[in-house]
Amino acid sequence: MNQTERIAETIRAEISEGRWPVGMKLPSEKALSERFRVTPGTVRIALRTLVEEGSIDGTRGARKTVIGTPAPPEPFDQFRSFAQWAIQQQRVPGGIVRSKAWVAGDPADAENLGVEAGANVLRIVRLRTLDGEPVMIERTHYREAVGRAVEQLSDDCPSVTVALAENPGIIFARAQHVFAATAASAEDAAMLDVSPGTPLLSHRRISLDRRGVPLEWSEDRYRADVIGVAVGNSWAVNPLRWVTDPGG
Amino acid sequence: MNQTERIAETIRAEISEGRWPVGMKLPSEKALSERFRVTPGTVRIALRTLVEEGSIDGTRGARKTVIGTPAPPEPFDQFRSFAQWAIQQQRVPGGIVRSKAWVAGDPADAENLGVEAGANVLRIVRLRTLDGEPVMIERTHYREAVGRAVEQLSDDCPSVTVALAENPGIIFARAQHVFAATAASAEDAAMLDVSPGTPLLSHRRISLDRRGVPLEWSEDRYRADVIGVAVGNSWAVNPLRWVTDPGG
DNA sequence: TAGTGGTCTAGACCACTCC
DNA sequence: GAGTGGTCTAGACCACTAA
Repeated sequence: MNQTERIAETIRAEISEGRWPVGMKLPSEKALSERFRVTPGTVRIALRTLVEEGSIDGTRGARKTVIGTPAPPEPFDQFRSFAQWAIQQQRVPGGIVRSKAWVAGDPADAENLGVEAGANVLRIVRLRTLDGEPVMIERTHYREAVGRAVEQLSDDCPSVTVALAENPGIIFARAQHVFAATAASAEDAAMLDVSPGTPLLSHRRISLDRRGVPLEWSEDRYRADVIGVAVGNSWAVNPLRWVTDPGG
Repeated sequence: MNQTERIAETIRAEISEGRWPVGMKLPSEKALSERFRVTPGTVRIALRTLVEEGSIDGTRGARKTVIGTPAPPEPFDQFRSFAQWAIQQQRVPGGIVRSKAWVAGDPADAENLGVEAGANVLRIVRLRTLDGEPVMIERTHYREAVGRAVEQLSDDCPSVTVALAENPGIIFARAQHVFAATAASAEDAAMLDVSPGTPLLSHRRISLDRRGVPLEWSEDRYRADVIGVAVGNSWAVNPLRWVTDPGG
Protein backbone atom coordinates (compact mmCIF):
# COMPACT_ATOMS: atom_id res chain seq x y z
CA MET A 1 0.00 0.00 0.00
CA ASN A 2 1.32 3.42 -0.98
CA GLN A 3 1.62 6.23 1.47
CA THR A 4 -0.62 8.31 -0.76
CA GLU A 5 -3.29 5.62 -0.96
CA ARG A 6 -3.09 5.06 2.77
CA ILE A 7 -3.56 8.78 3.48
CA ALA A 8 -6.38 9.16 0.97
CA GLU A 9 -8.12 6.11 2.36
CA THR A 10 -7.79 7.35 5.93
CA ILE A 11 -9.20 10.80 5.16
CA ARG A 12 -11.99 9.30 3.05
CA ALA A 13 -13.01 7.13 5.97
CA GLU A 14 -12.87 10.05 8.40
CA ILE A 15 -15.10 12.16 6.18
CA SER A 16 -17.53 9.28 5.84
CA GLU A 17 -17.79 8.79 9.57
CA GLY A 18 -18.34 12.49 10.14
CA ARG A 19 -15.06 13.56 11.67
CA TRP A 20 -14.81 16.24 8.97
CA PRO A 21 -18.41 17.33 8.29
CA VAL A 22 -19.49 18.88 5.01
CA GLY A 23 -18.49 22.52 4.89
CA MET A 24 -15.61 22.17 7.36
CA LYS A 25 -12.12 23.06 6.26
CA LEU A 26 -9.53 20.31 6.47
CA PRO A 27 -6.26 20.92 8.32
CA SER A 28 -3.50 22.45 6.22
CA GLU A 29 -1.21 20.24 4.22
CA LYS A 30 1.56 21.01 6.68
CA ALA A 31 -0.52 19.84 9.64
CA LEU A 32 -1.58 16.69 7.83
CA SER A 33 1.99 16.00 6.80
CA GLU A 34 3.08 16.08 10.44
CA ARG A 35 0.22 13.82 11.45
CA PHE A 36 0.99 11.22 8.80
CA ARG A 37 4.78 11.74 9.09
CA VAL A 38 5.25 12.45 5.39
CA THR A 39 6.20 15.54 3.45
CA PRO A 40 3.56 18.07 2.34
CA GLY A 41 4.06 17.00 -1.26
CA THR A 42 2.92 13.50 -0.45
CA VAL A 43 -0.16 14.81 1.31
CA ARG A 44 -1.01 16.91 -1.72
CA ILE A 45 -0.89 13.89 -4.01
CA ALA A 46 -3.24 12.08 -1.66
CA LEU A 47 -5.65 15.02 -1.48
CA ARG A 48 -5.62 15.37 -5.25
CA THR A 49 -7.31 12.01 -5.60
CA LEU A 50 -10.07 13.18 -3.25
CA VAL A 51 -10.43 16.37 -5.30
CA GLU A 52 -10.79 14.32 -8.48
CA GLU A 53 -13.38 12.15 -6.78
CA GLY A 54 -15.25 15.35 -6.01
CA SER A 55 -15.46 15.03 -2.25
CA ILE A 56 -13.27 18.02 -1.34
CA ASP A 57 -12.82 21.44 -2.90
CA GLY A 58 -9.64 22.36 -4.72
CA THR A 59 -9.48 26.14 -4.65
CA ARG A 60 -5.97 27.52 -4.70
CA GLY A 61 -4.77 29.47 -1.70
CA ALA A 62 -7.68 28.40 0.49
CA ARG A 63 -7.87 25.43 2.79
CA LYS A 64 -9.50 22.33 1.36
CA THR A 65 -13.21 22.23 2.15
CA VAL A 66 -15.28 19.09 2.51
CA ILE A 67 -17.92 19.07 -0.25
CA GLY A 68 -19.70 15.79 0.25
CA THR A 69 -19.51 12.19 1.23
CA PRO A 70 -16.71 10.55 -0.70
CA ALA A 71 -17.59 7.79 -3.13
CA PRO A 72 -14.39 6.06 -4.16
CA PRO A 73 -14.59 5.36 -7.88
CA GLU A 74 -15.41 1.85 -8.92
CA PRO A 75 -12.37 -0.14 -9.94
CA PHE A 76 -12.12 -0.56 -13.69
CA ASP A 77 -13.22 -4.18 -13.65
CA GLN A 78 -16.35 -3.25 -11.77
CA PHE A 79 -17.81 -1.79 -14.94
CA ARG A 80 -16.85 -4.83 -16.95
CA SER A 81 -18.14 -7.48 -14.62
CA PHE A 82 -21.88 -7.54 -14.32
CA ALA A 83 -21.65 -10.37 -11.80
CA GLN A 84 -19.34 -8.52 -9.43
CA TRP A 85 -21.53 -5.46 -9.55
CA ALA A 86 -24.69 -7.44 -8.89
CA ILE A 87 -23.21 -9.20 -5.87
CA GLN A 88 -22.15 -5.88 -4.44
CA GLN A 89 -25.76 -4.73 -4.83
CA GLN A 90 -26.84 -7.82 -2.92
CA ARG A 91 -28.66 -9.09 -5.97
CA VAL A 92 -28.22 -12.52 -7.50
CA PRO A 93 -26.63 -12.34 -10.96
CA GLY A 94 -27.32 -14.90 -13.65
CA GLY A 95 -26.12 -15.39 -17.17
CA ILE A 96 -27.43 -17.55 -19.96
CA VAL A 97 -25.55 -18.04 -23.22
CA ARG A 98 -28.17 -17.91 -25.95
CA SER A 99 -25.84 -18.44 -28.87
CA LYS A 100 -22.14 -18.93 -29.46
CA ALA A 101 -20.48 -19.21 -32.84
CA TRP A 102 -17.26 -18.56 -34.70
CA VAL A 103 -18.06 -16.29 -37.62
CA ALA A 104 -16.13 -14.55 -40.37
CA GLY A 105 -15.69 -10.94 -39.29
CA ASP A 106 -17.94 -8.47 -41.04
CA PRO A 107 -16.93 -4.84 -41.70
CA ALA A 108 -18.10 -3.80 -38.22
CA ASP A 109 -15.85 -6.42 -36.64
CA ALA A 110 -12.99 -5.33 -38.84
CA GLU A 111 -13.36 -1.73 -37.80
CA ASN A 112 -13.99 -2.30 -34.11
CA LEU A 113 -11.43 -5.05 -33.56
CA GLY A 114 -8.80 -3.82 -35.98
CA VAL A 115 -8.72 -7.12 -37.88
CA GLU A 116 -9.22 -7.90 -41.52
CA ALA A 117 -12.72 -8.61 -42.78
CA GLY A 118 -13.26 -12.36 -42.76
CA ALA A 119 -10.98 -12.98 -39.77
CA ASN A 120 -12.23 -15.43 -37.17
CA VAL A 121 -14.43 -13.75 -34.58
CA LEU A 122 -16.27 -15.43 -31.71
CA ARG A 123 -19.77 -14.03 -31.36
CA ILE A 124 -21.69 -14.71 -28.15
CA VAL A 125 -25.15 -13.56 -27.17
CA ARG A 126 -25.76 -13.63 -23.41
CA LEU A 127 -28.87 -12.84 -21.45
CA ARG A 128 -28.11 -11.39 -18.03
CA THR A 129 -30.51 -11.66 -15.11
CA LEU A 130 -30.84 -10.03 -11.71
CA ASP A 131 -32.64 -12.17 -9.13
CA GLY A 132 -33.88 -14.27 -12.02
CA GLU A 133 -35.34 -11.32 -13.90
CA PRO A 134 -33.84 -10.65 -17.34
CA VAL A 135 -32.31 -7.17 -17.45
CA MET A 136 -29.82 -6.98 -20.29
CA ILE A 137 -28.62 -8.61 -23.48
CA GLU A 138 -24.95 -8.70 -24.40
CA ARG A 139 -23.94 -9.29 -27.99
CA THR A 140 -20.18 -9.58 -27.76
CA HIS A 141 -17.60 -10.10 -30.51
CA TYR A 142 -14.18 -11.41 -29.44
CA ARG A 143 -10.91 -11.24 -31.33
CA GLU A 144 -9.66 -14.73 -32.12
CA ALA A 145 -7.05 -14.99 -29.34
CA VAL A 146 -9.55 -13.88 -26.71
CA GLY A 147 -12.32 -16.02 -28.14
CA ARG A 148 -10.22 -19.14 -27.72
CA ALA A 149 -9.91 -18.38 -24.00
CA VAL A 150 -13.61 -17.56 -23.67
CA GLU A 151 -14.55 -20.74 -25.49
CA GLN A 152 -13.01 -22.87 -22.78
CA LEU A 153 -15.22 -21.39 -20.08
CA SER A 154 -18.41 -23.17 -19.20
CA ASP A 155 -21.58 -21.52 -20.44
CA ASP A 156 -22.85 -20.89 -16.94
CA CYS A 157 -19.62 -19.27 -15.79
CA PRO A 158 -20.91 -16.47 -13.61
CA SER A 159 -18.26 -13.91 -14.50
CA VAL A 160 -16.35 -14.01 -17.75
CA THR A 161 -14.30 -11.04 -16.63
CA VAL A 162 -12.99 -12.78 -13.54
CA ALA A 163 -12.25 -15.96 -15.45
CA LEU A 164 -10.38 -14.10 -18.20
CA ALA A 165 -8.27 -12.23 -15.66
CA GLU A 166 -6.59 -15.57 -14.88
CA ASN A 167 -5.30 -15.55 -18.42
CA PRO A 168 -1.90 -13.83 -18.41
CA GLY A 169 -1.89 -12.52 -21.96
CA ILE A 170 -5.31 -10.88 -21.82
CA ILE A 171 -5.41 -7.66 -19.85
CA PHE A 172 -8.32 -5.26 -20.19
CA ALA A 173 -6.87 -1.79 -19.63
CA ARG A 174 -9.40 0.67 -20.99
CA ALA A 175 -12.60 0.93 -22.96
CA GLN A 176 -14.66 3.33 -25.00
CA HIS A 177 -18.41 3.50 -24.61
CA VAL A 178 -21.28 5.07 -26.54
CA PHE A 179 -24.76 5.28 -25.07
CA ALA A 180 -27.94 5.68 -27.09
CA ALA A 181 -31.50 4.37 -27.08
CA THR A 182 -33.14 1.83 -29.30
CA ALA A 183 -36.42 -0.02 -29.66
CA ALA A 184 -36.56 -3.65 -28.61
CA SER A 185 -36.53 -5.97 -31.62
CA ALA A 186 -38.72 -9.06 -31.61
CA GLU A 187 -35.72 -11.11 -30.48
CA ASP A 188 -34.85 -8.58 -27.76
CA ALA A 189 -38.43 -8.49 -26.58
CA ALA A 190 -38.66 -12.24 -26.28
CA MET A 191 -35.44 -12.47 -24.29
CA LEU A 192 -36.11 -9.54 -21.98
CA ASP A 193 -39.81 -10.34 -21.54
CA VAL A 194 -41.01 -6.93 -22.72
CA SER A 195 -43.15 -5.76 -25.62
CA PRO A 196 -41.46 -5.25 -28.99
CA GLY A 197 -40.66 -1.59 -29.43
CA THR A 198 -39.98 -0.98 -25.73
CA PRO A 199 -37.20 1.62 -25.37
CA LEU A 200 -33.91 0.04 -24.34
CA LEU A 201 -30.66 1.69 -23.30
CA SER A 202 -28.08 0.83 -25.94
CA HIS A 203 -24.47 0.53 -24.81
CA ARG A 204 -21.74 -0.02 -27.39
CA ARG A 205 -18.27 -0.60 -26.07
CA ILE A 206 -14.80 -1.49 -27.29
CA SER A 207 -12.36 -2.94 -24.74
CA LEU A 208 -8.63 -2.49 -25.32
CA ASP A 209 -5.52 -3.91 -23.73
CA ARG A 210 -2.61 -1.84 -22.44
CA ARG A 211 -1.15 -1.54 -25.90
CA GLY A 212 -4.38 -0.31 -27.42
CA VAL A 213 -5.24 -3.58 -29.17
CA PRO A 214 -9.01 -4.17 -29.22
CA LEU A 215 -9.89 -7.39 -27.41
CA GLU A 216 -13.68 -7.36 -27.77
CA TRP A 217 -16.53 -5.16 -28.76
CA SER A 218 -20.13 -5.45 -27.72
CA GLU A 219 -23.55 -4.02 -28.20
CA ASP A 220 -25.49 -4.37 -24.98
CA ARG A 221 -29.14 -3.51 -24.43
CA TYR A 222 -30.57 -2.76 -20.99
CA ARG A 223 -34.11 -2.76 -19.72
CA ALA A 224 -34.13 0.94 -18.94
CA ASP A 225 -36.74 0.65 -16.22
CA VAL A 226 -34.42 -1.57 -14.19
CA ILE A 227 -30.82 -0.60 -14.90
CA GLY A 228 -29.07 2.56 -16.04
CA VAL A 229 -25.57 4.01 -16.17
CA ALA A 230 -24.23 6.73 -13.90
CA VAL A 231 -21.26 8.97 -14.66
CA GLY A 232 -19.60 11.74 -12.71
CA ASN A 233 -17.53 14.54 -14.19
CA SER A 234 -15.79 17.63 -12.91
CA TRP A 235 -13.48 20.41 -14.02
CA ALA A 236 -10.63 18.06 -13.06
CA VAL A 237 -11.84 14.96 -14.91
CA ASN A 238 -14.36 15.01 -17.74
CA PRO A 239 -14.70 11.80 -19.70
CA LEU A 240 -18.02 12.73 -21.29
CA ARG A 241 -18.72 14.02 -24.75
CA TRP A 242 -21.63 14.12 -27.14
CA VAL A 243 -21.42 12.26 -30.41
CA THR A 244 -23.47 12.43 -33.55
CA ASP A 245 -24.67 9.31 -35.26
CA PRO A 246 -24.42 6.95 -32.28
CA GLY A 247 -25.39 3.94 -34.30
CA GLY A 248 -27.33 1.89 -31.76
CA MET B 1 0.73 27.99 -19.27
CA ASN B 2 2.28 25.38 -16.97
CA GLN B 3 5.45 23.57 -17.83
CA THR B 4 3.56 20.30 -17.50
CA GLU B 5 0.77 21.42 -19.79
CA ARG B 6 3.27 22.76 -22.30
CA ILE B 7 5.18 19.46 -22.36
CA ALA B 8 2.01 17.35 -22.56
CA GLU B 9 0.68 19.52 -25.36
CA THR B 10 3.94 19.32 -27.30
CA ILE B 11 4.18 15.54 -27.07
CA ARG B 12 0.47 15.17 -27.92
CA ALA B 13 1.02 17.20 -31.04
CA GLU B 14 4.12 15.24 -32.01
CA ILE B 15 2.25 11.95 -31.67
CA SER B 16 -0.61 13.32 -33.74
CA GLU B 17 1.66 14.40 -36.56
CA GLY B 18 3.41 11.03 -36.59
CA ARG B 19 6.77 11.88 -35.06
CA TRP B 20 6.20 9.08 -32.52
CA PRO B 21 4.24 6.39 -34.38
CA VAL B 22 2.02 3.88 -32.62
CA GLY B 23 4.13 1.13 -31.08
CA MET B 24 7.29 3.21 -30.78
CA LYS B 25 8.82 3.79 -27.39
CA LEU B 26 9.15 7.38 -26.26
CA PRO B 27 12.53 8.70 -25.08
CA SER B 28 13.25 8.15 -21.41
CA GLU B 29 12.11 10.69 -18.88
CA LYS B 30 15.71 11.75 -18.41
CA ALA B 31 16.14 12.46 -22.11
CA LEU B 32 12.87 14.36 -22.27
CA SER B 33 13.79 16.34 -19.18
CA GLU B 34 16.98 17.51 -20.87
CA ARG B 35 15.13 18.40 -24.04
CA PHE B 36 12.50 20.47 -22.22
CA ARG B 37 15.01 21.75 -19.64
CA VAL B 38 12.98 20.61 -16.66
CA THR B 39 13.52 17.92 -14.03
CA PRO B 40 12.42 14.32 -14.64
CA GLY B 41 9.65 14.73 -12.06
CA THR B 42 8.04 17.43 -14.14
CA VAL B 43 8.20 15.27 -17.25
CA ARG B 44 6.53 12.44 -15.38
CA ILE B 45 3.61 14.65 -14.35
CA ALA B 46 3.17 15.66 -17.98
CA LEU B 47 3.32 12.07 -19.21
CA ARG B 48 0.82 10.99 -16.57
CA THR B 49 -1.88 13.10 -18.19
CA LEU B 50 -1.18 11.33 -21.50
CA VAL B 51 -1.42 7.97 -19.73
CA GLU B 52 -4.78 8.94 -18.24
CA GLU B 53 -5.96 10.04 -21.68
CA GLY B 54 -5.01 6.58 -22.88
CA SER B 55 -2.62 7.55 -25.64
CA ILE B 56 0.56 6.08 -24.10
CA ASP B 57 1.21 2.98 -22.03
CA GLY B 58 2.10 3.22 -18.36
CA THR B 59 3.93 0.01 -17.52
CA ARG B 60 6.43 0.35 -14.73
CA GLY B 61 10.08 -0.14 -15.49
CA ALA B 62 9.58 -0.08 -19.25
CA ARG B 63 9.77 2.90 -21.57
CA LYS B 64 6.50 4.58 -22.38
CA THR B 65 4.95 3.17 -25.55
CA VAL B 66 2.66 5.06 -27.90
CA ILE B 67 -0.75 3.35 -27.92
CA GLY B 68 -2.85 5.53 -30.16
CA THR B 69 -3.68 8.98 -31.38
CA PRO B 70 -4.26 11.23 -28.42
CA ALA B 71 -7.67 12.77 -27.92
CA PRO B 72 -7.40 15.43 -25.25
CA PRO B 73 -10.48 15.23 -23.04
CA GLU B 74 -13.16 17.79 -23.55
CA PRO B 75 -13.04 20.64 -21.07
CA PHE B 76 -15.76 20.42 -18.46
CA ASP B 77 -17.88 23.18 -19.96
CA GLN B 78 -17.90 21.37 -23.26
CA PHE B 79 -20.34 18.85 -21.85
CA ARG B 80 -22.55 21.54 -20.39
CA SER B 81 -22.75 23.81 -23.40
CA PHE B 82 -24.66 22.30 -26.27
CA ALA B 83 -23.93 25.40 -28.33
CA GLN B 84 -20.16 25.23 -27.92
CA TRP B 85 -20.16 21.56 -28.81
CA ALA B 86 -22.30 22.09 -31.90
CA ILE B 87 -20.09 24.87 -33.20
CA GLN B 88 -17.04 22.68 -32.78
CA GLN B 89 -18.83 20.04 -34.85
CA GLN B 90 -19.40 22.68 -37.51
CA ARG B 91 -23.14 22.43 -37.00
CA VAL B 92 -25.44 25.36 -36.33
CA PRO B 93 -26.96 25.19 -32.83
CA GLY B 94 -30.34 26.61 -32.02
CA GLY B 95 -32.41 26.86 -28.88
CA ILE B 96 -36.04 27.66 -28.36
CA VAL B 97 -37.55 28.26 -24.94
CA ARG B 98 -40.89 26.47 -24.94
CA SER B 99 -41.90 27.39 -21.42
CA LYS B 100 -40.49 29.29 -18.48
CA ALA B 101 -42.10 29.62 -15.07
CA TRP B 102 -41.34 30.05 -11.42
CA VAL B 103 -42.90 27.16 -9.55
CA ALA B 104 -43.05 25.91 -5.98
CA GLY B 105 -40.48 23.13 -5.69
CA ASP B 106 -41.92 19.64 -5.59
CA PRO B 107 -40.27 16.76 -3.73
CA ALA B 108 -37.99 15.99 -6.69
CA ASP B 109 -36.74 19.58 -6.68
CA ALA B 110 -36.24 19.43 -2.95
CA GLU B 111 -34.16 16.29 -3.20
CA ASN B 112 -32.13 17.22 -6.25
CA LEU B 113 -31.50 20.87 -5.35
CA GLY B 114 -31.23 20.45 -1.61
CA VAL B 115 -33.93 23.04 -0.93
CA GLU B 116 -37.16 22.82 1.03
CA ALA B 117 -40.30 21.67 -0.73
CA GLY B 118 -42.19 24.74 -1.87
CA ALA B 119 -39.06 26.86 -2.40
CA ASN B 120 -38.95 28.98 -5.53
CA VAL B 121 -37.62 27.06 -8.52
CA LEU B 122 -37.32 28.30 -12.11
CA ARG B 123 -38.43 25.63 -14.55
CA ILE B 124 -37.49 26.02 -18.20
CA VAL B 125 -38.22 23.71 -21.11
CA ARG B 126 -35.91 24.25 -24.09
CA LEU B 127 -35.90 22.60 -27.47
CA ARG B 128 -32.42 22.32 -28.95
CA THR B 129 -31.78 22.11 -32.66
CA LEU B 130 -28.84 21.19 -34.89
CA ASP B 131 -28.92 22.82 -38.33
CA GLY B 132 -32.56 23.58 -37.68
CA GLU B 133 -33.45 19.97 -36.87
CA PRO B 134 -34.80 19.34 -33.35
CA VAL B 135 -32.53 16.90 -31.50
CA MET B 136 -33.09 17.26 -27.78
CA ILE B 137 -35.40 18.58 -25.11
CA GLU B 138 -34.05 20.06 -21.88
CA ARG B 139 -36.30 20.28 -18.85
CA THR B 140 -34.17 22.21 -16.39
CA HIS B 141 -34.93 23.26 -12.82
CA TYR B 142 -32.83 26.09 -11.36
CA ARG B 143 -32.26 26.97 -7.73
CA GLU B 144 -33.62 30.43 -7.00
CA ALA B 145 -30.31 32.33 -7.07
CA VAL B 146 -29.36 30.78 -10.40
CA GLY B 147 -32.84 31.19 -11.82
CA ARG B 148 -32.71 34.93 -11.24
CA ALA B 149 -29.57 35.11 -13.36
CA VAL B 150 -31.04 32.86 -16.06
CA GLU B 151 -34.23 34.91 -16.13
CA GLN B 152 -32.36 37.97 -17.28
CA LEU B 153 -31.04 36.24 -20.38
CA SER B 154 -32.96 36.62 -23.59
CA ASP B 155 -34.91 33.57 -24.70
CA ASP B 156 -32.82 33.13 -27.83
CA CYS B 157 -29.53 33.32 -25.97
CA PRO B 158 -27.47 30.71 -27.82
CA SER B 159 -25.53 29.45 -24.81
CA VAL B 160 -26.83 29.71 -21.28
CA THR B 161 -23.60 28.20 -19.99
CA VAL B 162 -21.43 30.92 -21.50
CA ALA B 163 -23.76 33.65 -20.31
CA LEU B 164 -23.88 32.27 -16.77
CA ALA B 165 -20.10 32.02 -16.61
CA GLU B 166 -20.04 35.85 -16.62
CA ASN B 167 -21.84 35.71 -13.31
CA PRO B 168 -19.20 35.63 -10.58
CA GLY B 169 -21.17 33.79 -7.91
CA ILE B 170 -22.25 30.91 -10.12
CA ILE B 171 -19.51 28.40 -10.90
CA PHE B 172 -20.33 24.97 -12.25
CA ALA B 173 -17.65 22.66 -10.91
CA ARG B 174 -18.96 19.13 -11.31
CA ALA B 175 -22.03 17.13 -12.18
CA GLN B 176 -23.60 13.74 -11.76
CA HIS B 177 -25.33 12.05 -14.67
CA VAL B 178 -27.62 9.06 -15.09
CA PHE B 179 -28.41 7.66 -18.53
CA ALA B 180 -31.44 5.55 -19.36
CA ALA B 181 -33.98 5.20 -22.16
CA THR B 182 -37.57 6.30 -22.34
CA ALA B 183 -40.44 6.44 -24.79
CA ALA B 184 -41.34 9.79 -26.32
CA SER B 185 -44.47 11.26 -24.73
CA ALA B 186 -47.00 13.05 -26.88
CA GLU B 187 -45.40 16.36 -25.93
CA ASP B 188 -41.90 15.05 -26.64
CA ALA B 189 -43.00 13.65 -29.97
CA ALA B 190 -44.52 16.94 -31.08
CA MET B 191 -41.42 18.90 -30.18
CA LEU B 192 -38.89 16.47 -31.64
CA ASP B 193 -40.95 15.68 -34.73
CA VAL B 194 -41.00 11.93 -34.09
CA SER B 195 -43.76 9.42 -33.44
CA PRO B 196 -45.01 9.03 -29.88
CA GLY B 197 -43.30 6.04 -28.27
CA THR B 198 -40.03 6.52 -30.16
CA PRO B 199 -37.10 5.50 -27.92
CA LEU B 200 -35.23 8.51 -26.58
CA LEU B 201 -31.97 8.64 -24.64
CA SER B 202 -32.79 9.99 -21.19
CA HIS B 203 -30.12 12.03 -19.43
CA ARG B 204 -30.68 13.18 -15.86
CA ARG B 205 -28.04 15.43 -14.39
CA ILE B 206 -27.39 17.49 -11.28
CA SER B 207 -24.84 20.31 -11.57
CA LEU B 208 -22.98 21.41 -8.45
CA ASP B 209 -20.73 24.34 -7.61
CA ARG B 210 -17.31 24.04 -6.01
CA ARG B 211 -18.82 23.72 -2.58
CA GLY B 212 -21.19 20.95 -3.58
CA VAL B 213 -24.31 23.11 -3.65
CA PRO B 214 -26.69 21.98 -6.41
CA LEU B 215 -27.27 24.79 -8.90
CA GLU B 216 -29.62 23.06 -11.34
CA TRP B 217 -30.97 19.70 -12.24
CA SER B 218 -32.35 18.61 -15.56
CA GLU B 219 -33.98 15.77 -17.40
CA ASP B 220 -32.92 15.88 -21.02
CA ARG B 221 -34.16 13.67 -23.82
CA TYR B 222 -32.19 13.06 -27.02
CA ARG B 223 -33.25 11.80 -30.39
CA ALA B 224 -31.12 8.66 -30.19
CA ASP B 225 -30.75 8.35 -33.95
CA VAL B 226 -28.96 11.69 -34.10
CA ILE B 227 -27.07 12.23 -30.86
CA GLY B 228 -25.54 9.97 -28.23
CA VAL B 229 -23.07 10.18 -25.37
CA ALA B 230 -19.54 8.80 -25.40
CA VAL B 231 -17.46 7.96 -22.33
CA GLY B 232 -13.95 6.64 -21.93
CA ASN B 233 -12.63 4.77 -18.93
CA SER B 234 -9.41 3.05 -17.94
CA TRP B 235 -7.73 1.39 -15.01
CA ALA B 236 -6.50 4.87 -14.09
CA VAL B 237 -9.83 6.69 -14.34
CA ASN B 238 -13.20 4.98 -14.20
CA PRO B 239 -16.18 7.28 -13.73
CA LEU B 240 -18.76 4.71 -14.85
CA ARG B 241 -21.05 2.61 -12.76
CA TRP B 242 -24.33 0.82 -13.18
CA VAL B 243 -27.34 1.90 -11.17
CA THR B 244 -30.64 0.25 -10.49
CA ASP B 245 -33.89 2.15 -10.78
CA PRO B 246 -32.62 4.91 -13.08
CA GLY B 247 -35.91 6.77 -12.98
CA GLY B 248 -36.01 8.25 -16.46
C1' DT C 1 -0.24 40.87 5.16
C1' DA C 2 0.02 36.18 6.79
C1' DG C 3 -1.16 31.72 5.53
C1' DT C 4 -2.05 28.37 2.13
C1' DG C 5 -1.91 25.63 -1.87
C1' DG C 6 0.31 24.90 -6.76
C1' DT C 7 4.52 24.31 -9.29
C1' DC C 8 8.98 23.05 -9.94
C1' DT C 9 13.78 21.58 -8.66
C1' DA C 10 17.14 18.13 -6.99
C1' DG C 11 18.00 13.91 -5.59
C1' DA C 12 17.58 9.25 -2.91
C1' DC C 13 15.70 4.77 -3.04
C1' DC C 14 13.14 0.85 -4.75
C1' DA C 15 10.57 -2.22 -8.15
C1' DC C 16 10.31 -3.58 -12.45
C1' DT C 17 11.52 -4.56 -17.46
C1' DC C 18 14.59 -5.85 -20.74
C1' DC C 19 18.80 -7.62 -22.59
C1' DG D 1 23.04 -6.18 -14.42
C1' DA D 2 21.91 -1.81 -16.67
C1' DG D 3 18.32 1.12 -17.47
C1' DT D 4 13.88 2.89 -16.42
C1' DG D 5 9.86 4.44 -14.19
C1' DG D 6 7.31 5.09 -9.47
C1' DT D 7 7.53 6.96 -4.90
C1' DC D 8 8.92 9.92 -1.54
C1' DT D 9 11.79 13.62 0.68
C1' DA D 10 13.25 18.50 1.23
C1' DG D 11 12.82 22.84 0.03
C1' DA D 12 12.42 27.24 -3.01
C1' DC D 13 9.30 30.26 -5.20
C1' DC D 14 4.96 32.14 -6.71
C1' DA D 15 -0.25 32.94 -6.91
C1' DC D 16 -4.09 33.17 -4.54
C1' DT D 17 -7.36 33.52 -0.40
C1' DA D 18 -8.92 35.42 3.63
C1' DA D 19 -8.67 38.44 7.40
